[in-house]
Amino acid sequence: MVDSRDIRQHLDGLVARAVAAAVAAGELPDVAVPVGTVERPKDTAKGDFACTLAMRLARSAMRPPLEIAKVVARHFPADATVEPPEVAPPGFINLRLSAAFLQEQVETAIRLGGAYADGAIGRGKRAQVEFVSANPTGPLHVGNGRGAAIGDALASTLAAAGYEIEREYYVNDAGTQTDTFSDTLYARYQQLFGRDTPIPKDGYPGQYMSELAAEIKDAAGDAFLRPEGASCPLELNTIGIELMAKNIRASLDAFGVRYDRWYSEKSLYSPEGLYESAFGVLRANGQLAEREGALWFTSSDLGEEKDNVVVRSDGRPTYFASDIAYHYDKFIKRGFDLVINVWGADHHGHVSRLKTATRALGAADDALQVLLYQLVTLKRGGEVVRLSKRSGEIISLDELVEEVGKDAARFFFLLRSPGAQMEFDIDLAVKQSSENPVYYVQYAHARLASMLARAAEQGLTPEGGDVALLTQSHELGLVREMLRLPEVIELVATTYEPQHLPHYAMSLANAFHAFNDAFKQQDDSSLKVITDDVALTKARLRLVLAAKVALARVLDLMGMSAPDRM
RNA sequence: GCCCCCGUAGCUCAGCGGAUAGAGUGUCGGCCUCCGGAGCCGAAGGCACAGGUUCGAGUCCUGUCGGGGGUACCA
Repeated sequence: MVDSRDIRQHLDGLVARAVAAAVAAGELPDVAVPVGTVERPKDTAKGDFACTLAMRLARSAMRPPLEIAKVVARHFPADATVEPPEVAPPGFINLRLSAAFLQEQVETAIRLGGAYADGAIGRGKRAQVEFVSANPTGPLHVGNGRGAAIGDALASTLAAAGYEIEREYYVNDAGTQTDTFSDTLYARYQQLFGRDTPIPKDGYPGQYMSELAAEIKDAAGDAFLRPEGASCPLELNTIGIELMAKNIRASLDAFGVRYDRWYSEKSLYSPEGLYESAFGVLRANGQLAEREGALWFTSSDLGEEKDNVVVRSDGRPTYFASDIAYHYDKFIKRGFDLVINVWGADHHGHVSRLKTATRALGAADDALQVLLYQLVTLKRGGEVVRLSKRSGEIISLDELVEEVGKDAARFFFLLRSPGAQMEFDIDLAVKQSSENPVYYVQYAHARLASMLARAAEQGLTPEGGDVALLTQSHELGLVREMLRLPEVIELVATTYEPQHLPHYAMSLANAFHAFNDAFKQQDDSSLKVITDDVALTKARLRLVLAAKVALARVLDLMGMSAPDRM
C-alpha cells in the first residue's frame, strides 16, 4: 500500500525502473537518469502527474524526446497505483492514478483524522518560529496581524511536517524605544496632574498613551509623580511596558495565537547572562573591535558591507547586540535546528548582518531563515491609511478582528505571498463579508457536517461503507483534491510560503461543492450522497467524512475555525 | 548613489524552467419540484518594456521604466 504522502516518490521510482528496463533491452543508451521528474501538470485533464524525463534526457541520450517517452512508457512497470502511462508531445509521460489507489485514500484520511496529511521531513528536528515581536510601545496594528497570521500558520504547518515546534514572541523591553515610550507616558501622566509637560519630540502621540496614563493614575494615583523636571521613574517604565505587553498578549489571544514562550530582551543582560557568553565567543574569535569610543562587530571581515556598532560610545548596547545574544540562545544554548524569524520588510537591512553574526557564533549556514513580509496598506473609505505608531493614527489589530472577524482576517493575510505588498480594504472586507472566500471554505465544511447529520437522522452512517463503490468522476475528483494536502504541507514546510494553504483550501472547497452539486448539474438524482441505495450511500458518506477531515485540517493549519453550522 | 522585494484579467492576488497562464471579486448569460443558492455551470478579459540563456521563460540573467523597503552609535 502506498501512502498518499509518498506517491510522487513512488512514481519516480516506477519511472526509474522503466528507464532501467529500456536500457537493459538496448532501447535507450545507458545515461544518467535525472530524479524528481514527476510533477503536477497545470492542466489536470492531462493526468494526475506528468513526467518530464524524456525532455531532460533528450540531449544526453541524443534522441528526440517523444521517442524516449514512448520507449519509457512501453517499459513502464504495471503497478496498482497507476493506469498505463500516456505519451504526449513534446515528450510528456502522463500518469493517472488508479481508482483503487484513490479509494484507498478515503480510508487513510478517516483513519488518520486530525493527523491526515502529516509529513516526515521535519522528523527529529526542532524548529522555532519567532513572530510579531512588536515593541511593547503601542497596541498591535494591522501589519502585525499579517505577521501573526503568517508565523502561526507556518508554525502549524511545520509541526504537521514533523518538526517539533516552538512559537516565540521576543519582547523588546529594553532599549531606546522603551525609553521614548516611558518618557511619553510620564508626560501624559503629568498632564493628568495639571502639569504642562509636552511629550518628547520623537514620542508616541497616539491616544492610547493618554488612556494608559489615565489607567495608571486610576490605579496608583500620584504614586509615580516626581518633582517637576525630574525624569520618568523606573517603576513607571516597568509598569507601562508590562501593561502594554498585556494589551498585546490579549490582542493575539483574540486573534487565536498562542505562544510557547514570551522572551524578554532585558533577560539577556542578567549577570553571567547570554550577552556575556555570546560576546565572549565573538571576542575570542577576534570579531570585536573598539573604535571611536564604541564597540564594533567586525562583520566586513566576514563579507558584510560594513562593520556594525554593538555597544554605543555611551555604553548602551544596540538592538543588534541584543539580537546577537538572543540568537546565541536560540542556536547554541537551546539548539534549534531551524529558526524562522518572521519580520516586517522594514527590518530588511538587519537580515544579512544577523545571519553573519549567527554563523560567527557557530550556527549552521541555513539554520536561520528570515521571512520578510511586505507591509500592509490599509484602505478605508477609498483612502489609504498610514500605518505608524508615530503618526498616532493606526488601525489596531483589535479593530480589524472586531470588524471582519479573526477567521477572515487570517485568511486574507495568508492569501498573499509574504513578499508581495498587500492592500487590505476594510470597507470591502466588512461589506462583502458574506461573499468572502473564507466563508466559501467554511461553508463547504458546514455543508459536509450537515450532510452527515442529515444522513444520521435517517440511520445512515459511514460505518461499513465500501469505498470500492466510489468510481464516478465527481467522487474521484474530490478524492484527487483531498490527496493534494500532504503535498501542500510539504511545499509550505520547505518553501515557507503559507499562501498555498488558503489557495488549496479554496480548491478543495470547490471540489466538494462541485461534488455536492453534480446531481443538479447533470440532473441525475442518483448522484446524490443520500439515495435509496444504502451501500452506495454509506460509501459516499465515507467520502464525505474524509473530505471533512481534510478540510478541517487545512482550516486548522490556517488557524481558522471549521464550523459545523453557519 | 548602492542593495533588496514587487510589476500577471477592470480590481485584489496565485502560478516548484514544462503542455492551451489560474482564482476571488466585478461584468454578462444559464441553473432553485435541488442532501444548506454563503452554492453550481458557462462567457468576455492579462504576463510593464527590450535583449539574452534554454529543447522549452510569467518563472533564470542583463538593462530600462514604475511602486515599496533598506542603506543610523533607531528598532
